[in-house]
Amino acid sequence: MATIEDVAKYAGLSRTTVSRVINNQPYVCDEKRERVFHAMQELGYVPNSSARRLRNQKTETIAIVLPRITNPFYSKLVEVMEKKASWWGYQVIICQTYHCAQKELHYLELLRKKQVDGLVMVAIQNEWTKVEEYIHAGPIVICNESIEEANTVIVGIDQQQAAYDATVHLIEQGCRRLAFISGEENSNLVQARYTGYMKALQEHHIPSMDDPIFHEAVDVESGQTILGKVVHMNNRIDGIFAGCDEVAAGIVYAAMKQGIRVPEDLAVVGFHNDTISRLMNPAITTIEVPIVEMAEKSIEQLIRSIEQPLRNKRESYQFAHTLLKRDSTNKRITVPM
Amino acid sequence: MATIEDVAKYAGLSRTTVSRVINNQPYVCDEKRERVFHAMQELGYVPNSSARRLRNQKTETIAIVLPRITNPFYSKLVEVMEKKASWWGYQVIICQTYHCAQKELHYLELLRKKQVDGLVMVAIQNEWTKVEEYIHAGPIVICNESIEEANTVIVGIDQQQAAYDATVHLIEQGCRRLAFISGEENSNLVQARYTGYMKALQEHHIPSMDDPIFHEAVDVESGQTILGKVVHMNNRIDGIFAGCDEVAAGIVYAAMKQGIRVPEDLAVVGFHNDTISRLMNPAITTIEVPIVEMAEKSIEQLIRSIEQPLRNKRESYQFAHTLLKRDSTNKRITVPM
DNA sequence: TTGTAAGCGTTATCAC
DNA sequence: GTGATAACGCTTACAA
Repeated sequence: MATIEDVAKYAGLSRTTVSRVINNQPYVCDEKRERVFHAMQELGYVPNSSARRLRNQKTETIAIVLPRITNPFYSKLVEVMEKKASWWGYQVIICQTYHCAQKELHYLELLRKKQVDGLVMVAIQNEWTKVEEYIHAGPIVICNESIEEANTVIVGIDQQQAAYDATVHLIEQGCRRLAFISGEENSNLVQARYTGYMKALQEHHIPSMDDPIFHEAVDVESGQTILGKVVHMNNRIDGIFAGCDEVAAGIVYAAMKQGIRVPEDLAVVGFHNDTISRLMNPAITTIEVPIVEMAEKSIEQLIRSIEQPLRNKRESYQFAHTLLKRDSTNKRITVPM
Repeated sequence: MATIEDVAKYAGLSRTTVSRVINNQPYVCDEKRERVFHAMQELGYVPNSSARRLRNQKTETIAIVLPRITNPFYSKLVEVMEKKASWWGYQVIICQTYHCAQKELHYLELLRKKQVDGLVMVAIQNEWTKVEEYIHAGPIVICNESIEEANTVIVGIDQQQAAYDATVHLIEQGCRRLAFISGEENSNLVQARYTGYMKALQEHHIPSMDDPIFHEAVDVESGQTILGKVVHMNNRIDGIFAGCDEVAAGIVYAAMKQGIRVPEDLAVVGFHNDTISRLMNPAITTIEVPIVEMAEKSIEQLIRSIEQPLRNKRESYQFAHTLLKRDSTNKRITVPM
């Protein structure tokens, strides 16, 4: 591989001049500039990224930390984030934690190793205090999580309100024996939603059918499994708030298989408005989240923090969600074919 | 940020000794090793990745080039690849081309800039000859594409055979007016499948209903759109081979909406066995692809090529696919509730 | 066993 | 305008 030195020699000039041309700085006469271009062409020269990173103390790379990329919600966030980051000239490293705190810390180390200039956390596995320690190693943006005490940029929606809205909707549809189904019992995200859910229940004087088994649901399969358990409970549940559309879809699918009618016997609300919620039959009522806006804002703010490091100040961007009412909760009207 | 120099000074030792401890090499007595550990602890030292990369001429990073991460097939591939790569201590950069050849070249440059040690291409947008030029800058593994002339590692299934199997199945179910629907008309992948599709048609003396509009289908929406067009064609199509399950799902969904019965009026086969194909009602017949095996093999081979650079030799790993027969093609039996 | 010093490929500073 | 030269932080001959 040709180095800047080789180019300089070939062109009969100094490394400095070549460097100036590469970074198209002024103070190089046209003739020499041309000679440099020619030499670069001839030698097939490409600036070495590692050397640049070392010299400039900048990697132009960011990391996105998330549970698993196959969850459509995360994958959509990543799609938009990568696009945006790429537009700004940044590479994106993807970091799957599989909900493992240890793995998350491993990826956070990227910041201390200076392997990335900053990172976005979509979901958080560790105590915030643990994560916070990394913030002095580089900017961290939190996307879609609710950490009250985080002194950093935090982008998301009002999770509590969203869960409240969904739950009230279930109640208005006539549901009286509700269940709250989610992943990651102790995450802040789930806590916030649970608070909203309970608030709705209390306001309507409805007891919760909540149960520990309902806290491990992260995909279609777990949705199916949970429906199996729900069926065997004494007090037949008639309304479910699910933490994501995959789980909701699994529930609806399994319900139909078992002859449990949705929404007549069981109404279901999901979260995120993933494609699947729209395509299921019946279509699943869900909370629409402004993914594109959230993703873009996250990247925008992360890059701003990278390029002009200043504060460690909380900065919160909250976007609006929407309850999309579909057939999986529509007890009033017969589902049209 | 503390450097190795700082640690050395603090411990009253040389950079060399510290380096030895960091890379746990021999020839450091326990006492000094301990002193180094202590100093590192005390100063919160973390080795600088950029410096290491420059010195070692190695990045321990790979790139995955694909169209869009939101396609569940790609996202599943990436999930497994990242997991495997991470296990080997490699970071993964994700590169979305959006089917744009220019963007692909931009990402291939990562190899020449030495920003990654190697890359996996899932789908290819440029002429192979164009891509081939990058191969001397670092190893490239091709996953799920069929490039006959590629002298590199290539992992996949027999696309032609898979399309053939799917088409024969449609014909056996009684379909006589078939259509082939795919993205990327001129990709090698689509060409291979089309060959298999046509082979099945010819063997059964059936003319193709093929049409140019059927070559832009990459997601659910395009599937829906295409169904709209199919409906208005003179010669009513009764069987569709779709290049991926998203498109198939869009078609099935739109068909049901319009009162076209699947499979009675229109049978549909998809590709990849994505979750959605299983959850749709009717469930969609599809080609199951051994994603995990393909992804793992790709990473395995890429890392092998990185760690012991040798040949530019073609090396092909072909896995078995399976036709999963489901209700979207089951014309014989009434769909059970 | 330990340390000295060279060098990985850049870019910024400063002198000419 | 142009070019030495000194870093950036690390590893590895080679010496001691």
